[in-house]
Amino acid sequence: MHIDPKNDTPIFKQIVQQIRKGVDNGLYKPGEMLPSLRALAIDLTVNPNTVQRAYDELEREGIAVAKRGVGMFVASEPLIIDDATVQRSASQFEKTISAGVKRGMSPERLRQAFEQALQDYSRRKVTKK
Amino acid sequence: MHIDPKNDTPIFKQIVQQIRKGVDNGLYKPGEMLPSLRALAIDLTVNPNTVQRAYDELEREGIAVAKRGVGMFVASEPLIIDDATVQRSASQFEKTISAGVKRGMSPERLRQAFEQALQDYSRRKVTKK
DNA sequence: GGTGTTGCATTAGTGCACTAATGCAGATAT
DNA sequence: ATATCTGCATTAGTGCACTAATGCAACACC
Repeated sequence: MHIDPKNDTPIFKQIVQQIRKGVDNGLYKPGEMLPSLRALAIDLTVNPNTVQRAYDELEREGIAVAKRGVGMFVASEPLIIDDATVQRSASQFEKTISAGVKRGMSPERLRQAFEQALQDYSRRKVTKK
Repeated sequence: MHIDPKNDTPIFKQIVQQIRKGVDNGLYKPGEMLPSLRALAIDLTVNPNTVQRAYDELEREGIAVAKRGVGMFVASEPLIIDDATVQRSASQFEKTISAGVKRGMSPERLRQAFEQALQDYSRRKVTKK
């Protein structure tokens, strides 16, 4: 576990990503206890509140559950996404990106198209009952 | 031309999008003069600086060129991206999104995969000489 | 030259995301 | 009970994105 200060993505997000990855890889198993707020905070030389925020996010995602006074635990049935799955999506995205660039689209426009697609998808998912 | 105050995307970005769209649709033609900073500012009930920022962005994108003391003009050969092109990319993205969701990926993870793909692509584009 | 346009630069205010400081509340073992 | 672990809540500081207020500099027309 390690935090990169040069990386400009927020600390709490880096923590979220790393623990999520740890769960995905089986480093942290379902039901297992995660390092405590303070322990991890000291380990990373970071304020406990920052770890807290990361843990909040993990709980919101259903990856971990908090037991007040006891500890933070990996959910009994966490949503595990294989690295390979993410990779597959990424390389799929890359094809569309490549095609878009060839048509003159900038990263900004591509992002815009992506966000629209994300919205279209969820909207369709809802209205379709 | 109209700004939506309820929309939480920044004003200057809304202006950028609308003018970009206007150029794409041929509403503003190459070489044609865009509304002046102040004129547009008054029209939208917005500070001239906000319009300025939008114009800066448009110039950075190569869509418009500024002539100090004269006006803002659509570039002679602006990068025109058809709405249909964006649509095509979006629907292509949507397929990958749909597949990802079926594998349990959240919007957050999908975004992550997309950003990674974007980075991978540009990195590959650079190192490949 | 003067007058009225234009875009540009400098500065300041406001809100929000991020992080930290600090104390409170629940759980457990002695 | 009390010591000492837990996670949680409240508050404050800092930086940055966004917008505005205001004045400066270039160009055109008379």
